Amino acid sequence: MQFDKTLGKHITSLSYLLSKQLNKLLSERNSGITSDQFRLLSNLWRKDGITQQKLAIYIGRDRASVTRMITILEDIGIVTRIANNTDKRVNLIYLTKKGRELEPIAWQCVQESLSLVTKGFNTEEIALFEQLLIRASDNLKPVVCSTIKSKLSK
Amino acid sequence: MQFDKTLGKHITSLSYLLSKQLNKLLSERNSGITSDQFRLLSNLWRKDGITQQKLAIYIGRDRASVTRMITILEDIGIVTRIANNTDKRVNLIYLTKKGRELEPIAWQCVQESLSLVTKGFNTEEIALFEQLLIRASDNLKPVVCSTIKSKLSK
DNA sequence: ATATATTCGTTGCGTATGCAACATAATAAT
DNA sequence: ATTATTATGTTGCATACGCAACGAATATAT
Repeated sequence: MQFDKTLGKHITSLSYLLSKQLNKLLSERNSGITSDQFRLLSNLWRKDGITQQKLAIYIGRDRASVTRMITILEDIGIVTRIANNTDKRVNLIYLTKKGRELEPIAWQCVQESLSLVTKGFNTEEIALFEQLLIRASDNLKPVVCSTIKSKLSK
Repeated sequence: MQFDKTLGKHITSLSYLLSKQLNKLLSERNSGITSDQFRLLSNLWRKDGITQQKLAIYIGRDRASVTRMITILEDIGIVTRIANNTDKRVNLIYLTKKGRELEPIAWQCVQESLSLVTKGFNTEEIALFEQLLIRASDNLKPVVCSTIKSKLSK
């Protein structure tokens, strides 16, 4: 059996190459952020002032990961942790000026990377590809996320 | 703009969920290995006694990553580094008995994970999905790997 | 033959991630 | 009201990865 010829290999490779390509662009344009940090920030650009727990759910990682990412982003002056009076357990995460200014540059890198991915694809192929990816993800979500749920409620 | 609605998000999510699902199975069946280690081992099961450099190319990671993974796999008794007389720079990596015995268990986990991914897909859809993934990867490979090449030959 | 370049594996530093264990705070149960 | 449960963020330990720098070994150039 050869893993090279499985669907799993192709999925893994594509995702890996995409993040590497995006990291390359983000670095070349001196954005100062990584592709993973982009994933987190994209939620804050839409709406900031949210808790780390919510961010964790949005990006599909655990709270510990968000803690560490926010610490880094805070150190480089992109976000700030603001304590909350009504619920003293949580931090609300806000973008700084610098963090807000990053949005167009980062999005430009993402758009270019995605254009490269779909080079030579026609509109229907892109739509089809997207549907197949979503269906595949939806097949996995219940199984993988059941673990998370049971853990949260344990 | 919302990253959630981009192709990039769907690619990243699927790959992430797949590796998480595979890790879950590999752990439940007490394989003792991770999905990343599987990726490396799948090459050795096909043919062992190869150099770390070759393994790095096969799995698409750098030499440093392979060094670290092999160290771990050696510690848990799955592979061994054997010095080479004809070229004293290299280590040849061989599977141990334990490493060889792992193959069927690990493959079973991979097959089950992949079945789950394509649940509800007909044969044509699977083939199409595979083709789209390959085309997308092929779009990125030259760009991403050119960096590696120029770095290797620097 | 000797100097230069290249290859291979390793290590340091930084980032990303999971899981488990904790402390603190808020909520539910009694 | 007090106790038990749950939620939130943090930290420790383990794995994975890139890049850069390094030493040792090999190959190439002159």
